[in-house]
Amino acid sequence: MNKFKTAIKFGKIRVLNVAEKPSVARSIATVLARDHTIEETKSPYNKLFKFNFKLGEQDAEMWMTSVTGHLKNLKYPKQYQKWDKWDPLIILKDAEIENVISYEKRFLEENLQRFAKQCSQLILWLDCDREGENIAFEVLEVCKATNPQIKVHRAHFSAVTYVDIKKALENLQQPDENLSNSVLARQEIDLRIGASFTRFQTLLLQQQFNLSSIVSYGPCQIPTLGFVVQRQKEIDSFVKEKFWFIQCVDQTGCEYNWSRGNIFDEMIVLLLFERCFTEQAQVTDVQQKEVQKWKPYPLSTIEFEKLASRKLKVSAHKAMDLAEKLYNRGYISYPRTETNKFPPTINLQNIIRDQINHPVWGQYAQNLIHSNFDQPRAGNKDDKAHPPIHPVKMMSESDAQTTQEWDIYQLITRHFLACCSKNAKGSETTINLQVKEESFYKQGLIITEKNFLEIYPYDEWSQSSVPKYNIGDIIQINLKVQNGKTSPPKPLTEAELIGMMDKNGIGTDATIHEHINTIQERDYAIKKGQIIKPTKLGLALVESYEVLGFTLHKPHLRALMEQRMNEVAQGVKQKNEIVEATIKEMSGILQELQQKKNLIIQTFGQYLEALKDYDENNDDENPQNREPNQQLQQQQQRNKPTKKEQQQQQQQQQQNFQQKCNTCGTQLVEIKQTNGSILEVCLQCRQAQEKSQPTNTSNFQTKTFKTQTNHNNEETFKCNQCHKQMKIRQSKIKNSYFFGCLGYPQCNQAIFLPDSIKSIQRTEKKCKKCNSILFQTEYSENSTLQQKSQLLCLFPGCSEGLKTEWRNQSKESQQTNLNYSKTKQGYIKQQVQCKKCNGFGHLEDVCNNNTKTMISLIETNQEDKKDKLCPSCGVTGRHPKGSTCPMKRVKKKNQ
DNA sequence: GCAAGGTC
Repeated sequence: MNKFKTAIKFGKIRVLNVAEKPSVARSIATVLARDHTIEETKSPYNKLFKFNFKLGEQDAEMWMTSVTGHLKNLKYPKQYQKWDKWDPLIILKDAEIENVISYEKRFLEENLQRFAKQCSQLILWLDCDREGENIAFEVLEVCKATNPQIKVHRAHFSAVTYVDIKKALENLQQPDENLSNSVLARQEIDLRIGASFTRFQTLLLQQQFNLSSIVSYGPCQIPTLGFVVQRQKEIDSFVKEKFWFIQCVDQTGCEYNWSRGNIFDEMIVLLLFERCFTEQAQVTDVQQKEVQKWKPYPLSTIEFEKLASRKLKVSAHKAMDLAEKLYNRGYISYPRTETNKFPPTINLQNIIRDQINHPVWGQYAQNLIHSNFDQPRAGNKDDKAHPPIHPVKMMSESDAQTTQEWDIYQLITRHFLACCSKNAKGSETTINLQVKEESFYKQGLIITEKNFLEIYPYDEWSQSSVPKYNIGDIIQINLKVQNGKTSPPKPLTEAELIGMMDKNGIGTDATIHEHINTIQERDYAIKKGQIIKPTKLGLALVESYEVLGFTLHKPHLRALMEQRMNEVAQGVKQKNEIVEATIKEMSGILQELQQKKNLIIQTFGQYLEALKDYDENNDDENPQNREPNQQLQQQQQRNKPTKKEQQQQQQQQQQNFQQKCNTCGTQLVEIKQTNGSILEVCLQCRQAQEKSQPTNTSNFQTKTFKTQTNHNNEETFKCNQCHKQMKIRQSKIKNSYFFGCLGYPQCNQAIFLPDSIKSIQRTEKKCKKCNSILFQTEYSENSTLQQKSQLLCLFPGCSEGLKTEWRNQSKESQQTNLNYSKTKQGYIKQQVQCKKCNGFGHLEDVCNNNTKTMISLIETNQEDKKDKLCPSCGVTGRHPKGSTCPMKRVKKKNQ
């Protein structure tokens, strides 16, 4: 209040207060004096509020009025308006620009002039952001021109509440010219670049290709289009890849996730499957914990637009239009806000109380008031000007002018009530299964308290149940190798696009929807439902930039602009410095474009021709099902600068997978062993060699897992422990059959077949899947199998053979009869283990170290981690795009 | 006829 002490001797002073918009002027007047008077002005929306107020010791007559955003607008003088008369380069760097009060704002200028004459003090209540600071200077310039004596003050407020406004009056400051200059710089750069590039593009392309619309360039609209085109190209160029995984379903039908996730190499998965195949699993961990689903953050404009688009299927542009109408009719707070936390001074209880008689959520609001209220979460964004969007007056469905308006009001109010509610609570159970050396997990969720979810249908929390198991339980499982295909990226939704723009600083909360609208008006993009796709014009434009090596469609130019604006705002650089630097850079680009104009016409023409049927073909309702655009692919292919380079790249990428089997030509897979050496394995022939050894046929035969050609009548397949043949044998104890290794007693490997097999005979037929010998099997009468005779592949790991109930067990176990009982639990507990290599199924006296298992899951050194094996799961190859190795999760948990 | 940023 000290600022007004000097005026005391003059008695009552008159103070002109100016806000950025009529609503703020009204709110401040209401907050400071309920008994204010209202006078009309020449501008119908901008009233003049009058009231008396004591500024400290000083009696003041307060005049409170408003503008509507900027008063001034930058423009080129009339002589530059003829496009074909001026070189765009002159428009960009030489033409002068004037900053003038536009015709439609003339009444506001008149108001300010008239009021300023009659006041001795001016308090600027513009929004507390860069643009607000610039508008403050526009206002003070008008006022000072009329009344040079007027004393200027800047009020900083973070919410229009009594506490905040009072505090602002007690801490009046001077407007910040640096902030304002940063806006002037942005305005000039945007106009110069926008006008010059738009003129250049339009004049060059319009006539040549008979285009009716303007081919505009803007530093926000074109990066927006860039995002849309980028997604379309990702979809069009996507090549599906097959992946494999082990499916584990337990006795209750519950399906578990394999800890390794999906793997892109079938044989790797088959090997892992072969190694872990069994019908039992041990429950190694059951964890139950309380979890919460967080209620939403208070609603900012960006989130509001995304929600409206996603959940109500109302476009961001339309949603903002409806929100502004609701705001103007007094139903909701100001809808253009970056803020996602409520100021501490706002009375949330009162806002809830306004809703307690609502026919739909009145009861819920009452419960909040009485007992369930919970302080909203505080986001990390604050524009210091507006609170999050919230209802300010109750509206029932019948009050709404349209269904969409009702939907929007519901969304805002339900969101607000959800913010004031408690988080939802639930109980999450995680079951971990160990199946030999593979682990699987399953998570289940039970919601215990819905809380905010009761009022908030825009969020989901789905429940899923899991069986009740205890640690140590042995359960029956069914393992299968399953496969799937990677899917292309989904078409870009408007909500996603808003998120991308927000993240990259393209546009502001108040303009993002406008840029999305602009690219549609310019015929660069088209929206169907919530999906936004580029048109052929948009594609051709962006592709031309790309092919010619320009990055005009990328977001970094805007980011650089933002960085430079900050430098001016902080006073580190002068406005003219950054304008000149930016214009100089853009002049270079424009000159290059001008020099390459024939190439631009040629490239643009090629794309338009290649895409001539694109817009028509693009007319499907379900874009997800659309096949990749061949025209675009072909054109992209044609424009790939060096085909050779591409091939070299591919070769480089395949470098690690280039070694091929000398016998069958199949690509080899690398397997890291416990002793650190690397085996190159042919997954077709089941042959392996040490990597360091030269690749020749004789060496390659040194270690063989299995051979496909069996000439001896007794041969079946090779032992995966010692590589000698396995032979059908009959157990003397149980009268059942098993495959025994010819290397016995040095090798005790054995594969036991189900008791129900009463006879088994080798045939000359081969399995279509794994090329192993097939066996004719006969089953006893008490077998549960309906078919009593089957031709089967019994090679461990081949899914054909797994339809039977064979069991793989060490001969050692059988001989000592420790575990040859029907109690399957016994097998697991008493499995023999080699002390030398820790492998199962053989003892150390026959261990040859490198055949412990076919895949060794061990830590790799840094170099290997980079290119060869996944460091988490040890598997050569890749996990699906965008996903990390799921083994990481398991490892982390176990730590 | 051109930009982007305020605003009704």
